[in-house]
Amino acid sequence: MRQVDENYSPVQLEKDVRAQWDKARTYEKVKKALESGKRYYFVDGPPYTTGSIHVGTAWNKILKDTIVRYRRMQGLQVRDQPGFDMHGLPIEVRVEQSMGIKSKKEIEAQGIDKFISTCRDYAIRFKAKMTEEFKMLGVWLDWDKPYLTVDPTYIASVWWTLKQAYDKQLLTMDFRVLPWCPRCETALAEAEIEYWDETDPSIYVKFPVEGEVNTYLLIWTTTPWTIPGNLAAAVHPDFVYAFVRVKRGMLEETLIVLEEKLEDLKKIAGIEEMTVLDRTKGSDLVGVVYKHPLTDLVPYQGQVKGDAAHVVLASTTVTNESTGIVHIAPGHGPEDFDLGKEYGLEPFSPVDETGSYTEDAGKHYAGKNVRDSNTQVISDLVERGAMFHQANITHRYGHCWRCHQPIIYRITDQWFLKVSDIKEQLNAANAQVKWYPEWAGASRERDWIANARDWCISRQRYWGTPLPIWNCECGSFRLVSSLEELRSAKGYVEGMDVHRPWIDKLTFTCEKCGKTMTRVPDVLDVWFDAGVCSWAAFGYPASKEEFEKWWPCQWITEAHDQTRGWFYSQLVTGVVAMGRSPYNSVLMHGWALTSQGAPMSKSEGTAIDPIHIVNTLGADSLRLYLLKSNAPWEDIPFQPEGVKAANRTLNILWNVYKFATLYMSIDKFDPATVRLEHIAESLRPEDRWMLSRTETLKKEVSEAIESYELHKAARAIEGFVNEDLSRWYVKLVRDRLWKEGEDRDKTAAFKVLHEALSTAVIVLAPMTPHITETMHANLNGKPESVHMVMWPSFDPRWIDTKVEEGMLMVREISELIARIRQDSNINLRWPLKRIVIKAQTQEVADSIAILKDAFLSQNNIKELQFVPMGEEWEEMILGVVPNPNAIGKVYRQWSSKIAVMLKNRPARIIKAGIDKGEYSLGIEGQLVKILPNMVSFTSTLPPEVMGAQFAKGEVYIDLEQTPALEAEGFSREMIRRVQQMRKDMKLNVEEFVRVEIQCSKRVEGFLETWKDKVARETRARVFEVVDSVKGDYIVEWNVDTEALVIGVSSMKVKQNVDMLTCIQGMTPEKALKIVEAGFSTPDMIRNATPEDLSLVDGISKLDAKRVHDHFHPGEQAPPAAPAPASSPQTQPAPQPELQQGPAPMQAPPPPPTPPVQAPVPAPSPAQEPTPVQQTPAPAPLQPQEPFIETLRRAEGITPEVANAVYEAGYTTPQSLKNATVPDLVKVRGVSDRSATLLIEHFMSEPAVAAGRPVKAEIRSAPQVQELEKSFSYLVEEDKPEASYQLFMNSLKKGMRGYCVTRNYPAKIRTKFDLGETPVVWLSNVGRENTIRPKDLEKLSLSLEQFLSKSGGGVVLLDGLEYLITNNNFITVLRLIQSLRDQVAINQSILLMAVNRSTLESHQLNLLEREVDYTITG
RNA sequence: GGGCCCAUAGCUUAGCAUGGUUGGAGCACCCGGCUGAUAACCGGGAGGUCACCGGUCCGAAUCCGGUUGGGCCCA
Repeated sequence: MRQVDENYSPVQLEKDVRAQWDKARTYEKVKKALESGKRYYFVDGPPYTTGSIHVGTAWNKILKDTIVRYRRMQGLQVRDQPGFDMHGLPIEVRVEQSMGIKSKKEIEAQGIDKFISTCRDYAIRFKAKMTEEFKMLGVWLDWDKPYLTVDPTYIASVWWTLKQAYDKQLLTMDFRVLPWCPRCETALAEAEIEYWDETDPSIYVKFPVEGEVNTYLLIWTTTPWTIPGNLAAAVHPDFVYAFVRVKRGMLEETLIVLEEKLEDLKKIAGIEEMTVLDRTKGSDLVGVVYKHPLTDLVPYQGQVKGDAAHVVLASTTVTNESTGIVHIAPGHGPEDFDLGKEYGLEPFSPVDETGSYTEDAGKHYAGKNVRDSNTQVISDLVERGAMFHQANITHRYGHCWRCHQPIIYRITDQWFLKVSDIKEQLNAANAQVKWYPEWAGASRERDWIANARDWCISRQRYWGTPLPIWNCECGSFRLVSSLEELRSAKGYVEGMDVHRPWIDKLTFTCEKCGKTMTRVPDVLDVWFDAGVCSWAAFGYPASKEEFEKWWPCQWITEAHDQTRGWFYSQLVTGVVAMGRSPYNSVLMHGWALTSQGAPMSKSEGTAIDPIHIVNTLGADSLRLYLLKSNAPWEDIPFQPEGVKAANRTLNILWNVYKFATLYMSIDKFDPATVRLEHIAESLRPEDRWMLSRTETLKKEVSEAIESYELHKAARAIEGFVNEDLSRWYVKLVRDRLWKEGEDRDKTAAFKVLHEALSTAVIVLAPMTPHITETMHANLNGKPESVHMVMWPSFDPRWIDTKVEEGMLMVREISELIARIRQDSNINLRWPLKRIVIKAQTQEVADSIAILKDAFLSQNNIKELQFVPMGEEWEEMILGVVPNPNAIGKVYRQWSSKIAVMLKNRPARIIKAGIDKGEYSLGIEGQLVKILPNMVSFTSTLPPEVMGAQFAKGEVYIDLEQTPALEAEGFSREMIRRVQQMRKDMKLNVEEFVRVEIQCSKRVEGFLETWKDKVARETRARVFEVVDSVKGDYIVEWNVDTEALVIGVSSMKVKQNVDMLTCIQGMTPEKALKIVEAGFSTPDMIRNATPEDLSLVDGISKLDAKRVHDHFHPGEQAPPAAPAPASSPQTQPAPQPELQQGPAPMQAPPPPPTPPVQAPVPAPSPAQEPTPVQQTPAPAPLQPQEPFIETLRRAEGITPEVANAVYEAGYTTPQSLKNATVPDLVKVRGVSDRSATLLIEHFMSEPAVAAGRPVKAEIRSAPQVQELEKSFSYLVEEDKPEASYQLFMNSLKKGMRGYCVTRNYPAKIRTKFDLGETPVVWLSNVGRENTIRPKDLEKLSLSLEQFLSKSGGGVVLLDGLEYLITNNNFITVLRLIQSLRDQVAINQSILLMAVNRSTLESHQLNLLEREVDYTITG
């Protein structure tokens, strides 16, 4: 096992893992290993190949990948072929745009072949792009062999399916009224229509009734352009209609209208007077004849024949909306068409493919676009006095899913799949499918099927599966169902592309009449393509073997919009061709919405790019976030913050792993050699707890995944890693792992830790495949990949509910103790005397008692006691409170004396008496009986004891400090200080040190008992109390009122041992012996003679010779006389084999940067015999205070922050004066606030060094030198320098300026010579002229004030990212919009500096959109 | 307008099938602590009319009815 030094860097890690997978062909190996496993057919719903993937597509594939990986770990042989949907209108539209084509005519003019080739190229290009993106998510599908809907074998399967439908009389050609896109010039299926609000005319038209005077049917429509096609009117036979006399101004007329809507109509149309003349049922109106109002413009209306023409008809589809009388245009509405058919009306449809009126509509309208003609029709109606009322209405209207144009309805001949004939079979098939969640199938899909209409599968387009239908003048059809059959066509060329236009040239000879049959030029609806993939992927039935092996499919998953899409199309084709559903189970997942809960949209800039996330936080974080954040079937409002949180969880897992491998690798722990069963008796209760939790985890995760509750699985793992492993178990075992040498107790801890960690890794592997792969490789290494590990089944033998319950209470009580410690100001290093627990039940006490040792050590408490069941804690201080009323009543004059006596006697004794019934005391020779009603008792905690309650009892914590406890606490404080110093010195964990301490007699006394322990814990080989401290690194500490000086020196043992163990035969033990015998520097070892070395205990002559020869290769004999040990001239050049070793000879550890230079006398060089000593030579006579101290004294700066800043290289006041807030925030541990405070602190100090900064720093002249008034500019640069220069340029021209900055204002002012220009500081430090970043209102107000003053000026807004992190982005954007507008009005200039790397790309896009110019600095 | 789903702290959410002490977490915020896992961790604080209205019940975040808002699907 390798020790892990690196931090979790997901992007690099994931790249490496994927490269390793590629190199080792891991995916192929996993599949190979499962070849004999039970088959599991998974079908990938093919994404459409246009554009890049978005978060929703990513989520979809992540769900698939997670389940597929899980199934593989269960030993299943999974078929995982991905697919791509590559035909269809979306690509045609894109290609039209790229070729500058606007209509079908132009496509044909340029050549269909060219168009199709371009479509194919486009689809293939995006297939490749999307494949790469899916791979970056870590998705393992069979990317080398995807199924493509454009492959000839796939197309042939589609044809075969159509033939099945044809043979079953489910495929027909028919005239019908259909949704039609005038732009794309094709019919649309229901599934291809998108609805949104559109404002249309809402008109009430009067149809004059024949044979009556001034009497009209009042019809209502929102599509005036359909009036020229009107052939009838319809009423509901059961509704009640009124003949009503209506007066408006001078006009009086009689209308026929739905009675219940009269009042509404009165309001809407401004009717003054209304008299109902008669009422009648709709059925009585049937047969009423009216006169078409546009007969003079539309000749057809004068010629139309038939009994039903211009007649009122009855229809139950009429609703009680509006007037209750519907105008019927059989060529323009599906219901109209049906009604017309019923009554024998011609389906008059005077509209062509492009949505223009034909000659049939009359010269007046011919050639005009119908939707554009609405106003024309309206004015024509008005002119003819047929308009009763007109208004507008906003309602949901259908649009073409691709080009977003409003659709129209028109009549065409199309091919249909007669779904309405097989609804029952569909429902039956659907009932066999297992849906997750259950309601997705039982309600949603079922409802959709119930409302299904016949499916129009033909499209009058080019890029699609060609309809395999040839027809003949004689009316006969031929359906081709295979490539083989196509070969017999006239004109067939072997290997030809079977798409249009090439296939259009093929002909057959009609078997009936012998004439030539030509192909129906339509192509197929793309939804049909996708619907057959479960067998078309195999090329079935041309090749049958694979199909028979796998079909039907076990599981699919797609988003809820596929209810009408792929879930449905598969069901239909499955029932038609196979008589059943192609899939057995479905997981319906949700959509990834914006954080505001709206669908993401690329055009609105709200789409989030998953690849960007993969490249910043990593695919694993994205995967974990998407899987854990919600149930799969619910929508996810995507929060970038959430991905960061997931990243943090993985980081914690990584840290546990780092921790575990650190100790395991040092001890060369090999998990494979230790079996849990064999160490059972060495397990501590906490180990059993951890194992129990581990088994429970396996169980929970398996159950959750089985029911596709992936969020529950992910959360269970997250909780396990965070709570149980990281926050608790690691804490519990840390001390045990730190022991040296063989130790059963340590081995047990290693094994359990390894078991828990490995289990977490394994169960997490399907969700986050990269990090788990890396960790598994190091933790176990076998099998080769974590994705080959068999999914663990849980072992109930290790589940111990009692210890789990006990641990829950131990943790609860530990939190109480931590709180009491905090309140009492006693940190964990100081031991407490004891804790007393009063448990509610014996079981509670017992389960805590099991964990006694862990509990006490964890809380640093010496003793645990339990209060016996049913008793009070005996040390509670009982108090007696006399009841003067009761006593006085009986004993009158004695009562006050009695009270005093009661208070002075031991309460315990009084209570014992009272408990028995009475207590007697003697007073003036009399025996006085005290009865229960005369006293009450109080119970208080002893001094120095704190009490608290937990769920199942109470605890009492004794805080009394004794000298022994103090000594121990002090020693712990000392350990911690030395450890801190070791860390500051960046010493290796295993390195030995020498420690010297200067302290008071009292502390020296403490150390007598604890010296060994402190030395052991800090790996001090020498530990001495001295009068004057020496060392590599010396620090003065204040601990609990005691001052002590500690000096630490590295023994460099580790370095030397490492160097020696490179030599053959040198074990670490032998090497250590040599070093400890006094050969304590590299030079001394190099220059030692074999004789010297062989004197060391345990070193043989051979060993000695090897060591010597190692450093003196090629020499026959050792030199006669050793050179002076430390002479630099004798140092040999590094030898080649040394350089190959694990860097033992490389540069010694960097000299520690002493945070504190202790106030000890400077040692003279002569007293420093070894080069080990590295205390910097102190020079000045009047020693200046070290800068670190100055740093630490800065207001509001913690020592940690000071240290961090110092170590980051800010070692002089000047360096801090030059620093900016963003600079400092980069330093680890420095918050925004600390950075601001530091800068402020040092700006206010007088300048020390010369050199006023620094105009030369301004580099890279911006592209735009002249800023124009009334314009807004966004300057994108890493550091806001170009923006300041532009700002100054404007100032020089005499403009007034206003600067908002995140930098310290005084600094900005001097740096850029701003003079009197007001500078506002964006800061949370409340000072004059500061605005808090959250206070956008104040900022906006002050800027408004400035801008509104006469003449305006130039505003520099630097620190946009700071505002954005502190506020909702949209709010900041609004502010910017308003500023931009004001700038435009006031002839001012707005300059905004922004660092690209700090913003999300869509945020930047939105910002760029708001300004007039973007300048790249 | 109809079907399905959803609504709990500033944000993300647990609890809801089986109603019952003060509705849990995480993130963010503020205060404090820890320091050989340390860009980690721990403790504390503040923050909730459980969307709204009504009903059932001794008792409703939870059950029932309605309203509003959001998502998907349809008309």
